[in-house]
Amino acid sequence: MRMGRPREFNAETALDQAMEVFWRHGYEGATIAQLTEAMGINPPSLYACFGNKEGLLKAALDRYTKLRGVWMDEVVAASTARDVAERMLMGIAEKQTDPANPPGCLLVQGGIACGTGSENVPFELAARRAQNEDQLRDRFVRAKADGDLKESADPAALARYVSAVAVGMGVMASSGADREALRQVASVAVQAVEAQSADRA
Amino acid sequence: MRMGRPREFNAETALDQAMEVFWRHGYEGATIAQLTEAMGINPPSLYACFGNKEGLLKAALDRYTKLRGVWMDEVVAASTARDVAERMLMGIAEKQTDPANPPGCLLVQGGIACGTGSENVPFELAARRAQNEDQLRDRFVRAKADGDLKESADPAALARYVSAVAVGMGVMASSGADREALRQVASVAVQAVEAQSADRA
DNA sequence: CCAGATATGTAGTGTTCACTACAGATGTGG
DNA sequence: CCACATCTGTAGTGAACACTACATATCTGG
Repeated sequence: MRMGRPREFNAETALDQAMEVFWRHGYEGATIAQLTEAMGINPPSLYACFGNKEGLLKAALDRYTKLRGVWMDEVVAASTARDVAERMLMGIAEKQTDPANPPGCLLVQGGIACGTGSENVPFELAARRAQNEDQLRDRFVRAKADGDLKESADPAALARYVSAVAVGMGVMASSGADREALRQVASVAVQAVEAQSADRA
Repeated sequence: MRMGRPREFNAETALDQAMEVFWRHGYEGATIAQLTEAMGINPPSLYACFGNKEGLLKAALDRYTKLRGVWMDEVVAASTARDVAERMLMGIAEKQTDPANPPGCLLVQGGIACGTGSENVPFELAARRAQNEDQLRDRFVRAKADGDLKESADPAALARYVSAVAVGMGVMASSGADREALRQVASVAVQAVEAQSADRA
């Protein structure tokens, strides 16, 4: 099988750069010119590798969720529902104000509302957020089975709640909230999960 | 003083239509063509009246926050911090899934991330969200003075928290969450405020 | 009824956008 | 070394964008 000329850039490294541009400017706000410059390639290379702008976004999202997936696994490994919530929300306070990345969360910054021709981008992002929520829900179902959560607790509602707080924190971070402010939000938010937790024996 | 030809459209009615377009598509996603069609006017009328696209957004935001301000006044009129939070978050569950409006909140949908040339739009929206947060904080300061909130409670943190949950609910609503899902989130969220409330005498 | 002022509709403007044609470069299999 | 396949850089493409020039229409004050 003929191989042709090998590509001169590393796809994952380029994706990391593209991810940052989408993260900072959103899907619609990011231009191909910005993306190619950040990636260090020219438009034909981008299109040959990722298809089109939306394909590039999806590839960037895949990479983002893959990296986040490792962290989420650590989150749900906490021993109680309360600790899961705390680990997640406190971790988000750190990550979303990490100067190494743009503020906020790519799954929010990517695009909440889009114009004609990009209507499915918000849905794409929502689907990825829903994955996190599902993972949380599964963990809370187990917490309830363990007697860690009260009998009256609704694992799905709790997961939706934690997910909603996470999104809200992301928006706050992107509009300039500092780490301490996010920690305060996380701290208050955890108390709602605590209120659903069974009393310690 | 010479008056000239009177304008043939009602500015507030036109603004309501523009508001809906921004709400549904975001600032960058909304095009002048969509806006003028929804407003029932031609571009020159839009520019003569509102200056430019960003001026139109600000006018629409003014109208939005004015309408919301009336409702926020009712929210903070609740008798306890807990009831303020409940009234606000349950009200948001209703409003953000009201079929009369696009889902979610204009202050979020308008634009979380924007491209070059519109960088200040997200800040403009954040400033308006901060106004709500300030109003909540003032109310919670009073609640603490009243002995309604615990001595250990941080009114600013609580306000930030409720504000963050509100934003998160807005994002969820815009990505298809139904009213019941939002009510569940609100219900859980209120419990964190309850945990900060003083025990009833 | 006239002069000045403002609004309107038509029909554009230049710019920027996502995307690509094409020619040359660089690899592999025979 | 040759045929072929794939990548790369240059230099565009048409379309969509925010915005506007201009002629015309409709008002007020005198």
